[in-house]
Amino acid sequence: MARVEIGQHLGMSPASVSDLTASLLDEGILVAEESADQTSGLIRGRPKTRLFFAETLGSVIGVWTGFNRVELRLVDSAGRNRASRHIERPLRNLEAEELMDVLAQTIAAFAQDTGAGTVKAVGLACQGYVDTRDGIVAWSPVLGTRDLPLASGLSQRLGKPVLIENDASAMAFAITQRNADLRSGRTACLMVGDGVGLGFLVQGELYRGARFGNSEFGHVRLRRGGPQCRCGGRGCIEAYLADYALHRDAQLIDHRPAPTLLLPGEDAMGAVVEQARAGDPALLNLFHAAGEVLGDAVGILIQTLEPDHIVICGPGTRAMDLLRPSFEAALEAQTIPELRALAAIHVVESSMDLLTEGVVMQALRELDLDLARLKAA
Amino acid sequence: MARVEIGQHLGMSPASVSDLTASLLDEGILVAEESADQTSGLIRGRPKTRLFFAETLGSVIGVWTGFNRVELRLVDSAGRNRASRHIERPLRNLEAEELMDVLAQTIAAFAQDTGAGTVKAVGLACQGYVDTRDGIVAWSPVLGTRDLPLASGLSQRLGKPVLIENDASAMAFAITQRNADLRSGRTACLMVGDGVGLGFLVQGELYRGARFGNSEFGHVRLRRGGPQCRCGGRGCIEAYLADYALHRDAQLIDHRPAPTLLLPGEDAMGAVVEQARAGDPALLNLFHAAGEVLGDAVGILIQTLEPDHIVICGPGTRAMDLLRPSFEAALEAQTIPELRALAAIHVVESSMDLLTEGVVMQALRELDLDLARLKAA
DNA sequence: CGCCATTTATTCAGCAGATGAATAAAACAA
DNA sequence: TTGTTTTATTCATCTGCTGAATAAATGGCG
Repeated sequence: MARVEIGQHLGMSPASVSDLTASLLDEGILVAEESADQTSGLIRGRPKTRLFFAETLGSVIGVWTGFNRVELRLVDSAGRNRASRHIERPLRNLEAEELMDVLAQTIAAFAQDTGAGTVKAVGLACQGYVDTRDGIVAWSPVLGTRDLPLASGLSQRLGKPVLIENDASAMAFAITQRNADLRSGRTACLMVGDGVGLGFLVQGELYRGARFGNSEFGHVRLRRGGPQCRCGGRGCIEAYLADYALHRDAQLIDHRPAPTLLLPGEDAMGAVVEQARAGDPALLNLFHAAGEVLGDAVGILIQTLEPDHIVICGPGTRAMDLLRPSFEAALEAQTIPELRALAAIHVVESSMDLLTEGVVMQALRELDLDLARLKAA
Repeated sequence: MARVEIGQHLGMSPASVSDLTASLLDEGILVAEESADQTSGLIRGRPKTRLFFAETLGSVIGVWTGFNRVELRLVDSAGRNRASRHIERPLRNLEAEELMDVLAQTIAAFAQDTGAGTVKAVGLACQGYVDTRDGIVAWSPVLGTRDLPLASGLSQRLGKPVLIENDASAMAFAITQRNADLRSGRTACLMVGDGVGLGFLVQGELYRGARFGNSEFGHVRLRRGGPQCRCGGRGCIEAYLADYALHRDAQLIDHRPAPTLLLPGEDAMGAVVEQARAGDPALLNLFHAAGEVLGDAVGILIQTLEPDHIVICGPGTRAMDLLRPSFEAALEAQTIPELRALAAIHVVESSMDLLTEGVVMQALRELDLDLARLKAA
């Protein structure tokens, strides 16, 4: 990014930007690059010299832990993606210490194999009630234990600062970083997939509640006495919308034994969706009910947060066509038109790659590694 | 407040405060007062000279419009309450123009009768979806019309700046201004009475959503196919908890005709509560159901906003003893213990006086009348 | 009664960050 | 070559704030 643009972004004069960047260039934290490339024609005047973070300042590893999968990604200090890997490894039956050992080994092996150079920090995203500030996972459906001091545990084992974050929050952050429109005003990202998570951003900054953020919105109990949820409650949003719930209920319709798997794969979910699209009435009912719950959930979000943008993302969007009619009807029944008109609803296809990218960006931001510390550390 | 205290509050050095206040004292916006009074003993050192806003800079009128009542309050620039009045006057059957005429006349007469001197601004609070920024009431159960440009209408008639605000937001602001603890972190104030409104504050500042704030949280639909609500929907939080709903359902239990009044008086509500306290099982059921809804509502607030403080206020707290058992049970069923532990729940008795005070403070703040403009205008 | 301790308020030199104006630099166009 | 356009830097300056020193105003105490 050129100095003038930085100034516009930060609301500063170009003179100030020159001042500040000069010392960073001296120290080698930034590098200037003559921009040979130029897209659109009609460029006159002195060409802008773009400034980049140096690539040699070390890198950051982003990790996502799912039910039986760990995704890893290595990003260098210039923000370029260097390597990624995913490993099939169920974590949910491990004891706390063993869990952290396995995770630390997995991360260390990844760093070694990719010749990562100095890894400055690790960011890890997982489902559940994550206390980012204190680095504690209070409860997670993925990790069996309660009140797990995950950040300090990994930090000790790896000898690096570790930031942990709820996965929906990380995804929301990544999505808003990709789309400038979503960074102004308030954006609520509802991630539907393994579970249902929320990331809420105000002016591009993640909203932090008293401890966890509002990311486990999926455990709002919408229907008294509704279906069983992983959290132990009944009638949570998740218990209708999450992959495990849809898959479970689909099996029950077919009078098959209730599945023990808490995470049906993409194949299994695809099969359910296809069968519904083919017109299976019982399955259509299932998606109809799920769409209603989604509409109610979005309605509650609109009424409590009044966001300018609502993003529905995650693997669950694969069935958006089945959900949409009842989703829209339920939303309409919940909110007055003036209120509904405020929030633009976006459906965004988002991969797990995006998620690990998000947690890397969050780690850089939250751990104050942006500038001087990268050099010092 | 003394200069040293101002400095501590703003995180500035006393030197700076002296600097800044000097010019304001010159201009007569502030006045210094030798503090003769002193509460606790053991005062040594040079006594602090307290600074006040001058009383002569004009005043502000705060107004609350209820269903058949208008409350008015005159506050001088030093923040002292000068006069208040309440008038029985139903507004809900008036056309838009007539409504604004009546309100303007009422306010003007109040200003005249109290010898208010120069009234610099008017703040008005009412129920409903209030767009404070543009001064529009999109919908209100009190005022029949839709999309009423109330601020500009009154401003033209009175020749003064007018700020309009949702009444629950105004109440929330007043409550947090009275209690310093509630100004740090996030505070959600649920006002239960004529309706159910919400005011949410982050670091003492009212949260503003895309347009309305989240003040009409009472119209979140909790129970599909529940009782009728004033908004036209069914099963809203309000339709269980608001005075009109409790009163209506109590009448129906006794097989009396459904009441047409949308606002039972304090007498009528007191009678219902007393009857329930005396052990009437059907009425106890009513309050049991209302308490459950309150618990669900607070649970949703905790999961979406994750506040540090939750305040339950408004006339509805009169029946808190009847609501509490089912309230607490429902809240417990909704949230995991770690989450529930974060929010301290306060039940605050709050009068309508406090509300008009709140809207005056908001008017001063939002209309930038704090300092120089008061002198200039 | 006079002196000391204590707290509040003011003065003043100086610093840090940002700015506007002027200038230099680097390209393209004619 | 000269002019135009845009980017970047230099520099004097300004603003807001600060720490240290000082003045002011009181009570406590011998």
